[in-house]
Amino acid sequence: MQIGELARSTGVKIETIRYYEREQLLPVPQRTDGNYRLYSPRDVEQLRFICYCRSLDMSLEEVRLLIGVLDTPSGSCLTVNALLDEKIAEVDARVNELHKLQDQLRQLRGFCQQPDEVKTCGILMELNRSAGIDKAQI
Amino acid sequence: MQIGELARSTGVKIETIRYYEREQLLPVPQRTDGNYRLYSPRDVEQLRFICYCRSLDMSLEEVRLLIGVLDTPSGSCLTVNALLDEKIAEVDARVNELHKLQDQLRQLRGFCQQPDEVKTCGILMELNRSAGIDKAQI
DNA sequence: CCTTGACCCTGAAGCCACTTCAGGCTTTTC
DNA sequence: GAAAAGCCTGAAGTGGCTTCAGGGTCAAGG
Ligand SMILES: [Zn+2]
Ligand SMILES: [Zn+2]
Ligand SMILES: [Zn+2]
Ligand SMILES: [Zn+2]
Repeated sequence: MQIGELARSTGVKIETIRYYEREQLLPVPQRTDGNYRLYSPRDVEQLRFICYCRSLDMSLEEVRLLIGVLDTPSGSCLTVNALLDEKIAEVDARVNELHKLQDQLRQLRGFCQQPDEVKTCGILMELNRSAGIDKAQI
Repeated sequence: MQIGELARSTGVKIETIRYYEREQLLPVPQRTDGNYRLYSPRDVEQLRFICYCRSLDMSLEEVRLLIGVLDTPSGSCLTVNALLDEKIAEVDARVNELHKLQDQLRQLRGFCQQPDEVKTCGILMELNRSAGIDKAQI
């Protein structure tokens, strides 16, 4: 299977596949006589694994770590648990941040119902005011 | 006021301030005889405005746009409203994504209560299985 | 007067996870 | 035999900074 077929069957762009190879997330593939990369079903699985981990918001560094762990089946999975706990905490924190942000943005949006002139726009006035308040707090 | 004081009074790093200047988010400041940057209280306000917009998750490009709007006080604030609406939609979408991610991560974490060997770890088995399922779906 | 240290300067490179580009080779198809 | 589709490499660009190398400026202390 050539790189194009691997790309089609995983939804990963060709350039990204080459990038993962450079970054040592995918093994160095065989080559044809014409120097084209050749992939096996095993490589498809590994690429899917990477994608799934990425969809769980893991960094490539973290995926690399997981792949390393998988390569030593008799080791302990402590690091995996730690990684997940850290991820969960990160995502929870980010969700809390975004909830606050939602409130702020909606409130701000409420300051201008009908578009008006810039100099009297409630949004812009509020943006300036809030920047000033932050100043006072520091 | 020199750049160090501006940095202290806003909590923005010196390098970031110079970066904002390069990116035309802050006006080119005056200089002392020794070529040190000199800032006015107006600059402090502008920097705070930038920070506040950044805290609302706006990109520097968007902040640049807002600053541009502020500089033409007799114009309409339509673009400001549009920008905010887009931001709100973006944040809402991201929150929904992260909620799903939270569920997935917690479920995954549940597959390994006590650390065991890599080859029997529920987390790793589930990671591999899910990557395969995603495959089947495509 | 000279040195120390705090402060400041510039331009370039590094970070992540890719994407895009320039320029060229291989294979398939008409 | 020529076009089109597919593949190759290495380098540079993205955003929003941060870090680094290699300096210059200025006030205080000895
Ligand atoms: Zn919620
Ligand atoms: Zn308005
Ligand atoms: Zn939920
Ligand atoms: Zn386990």
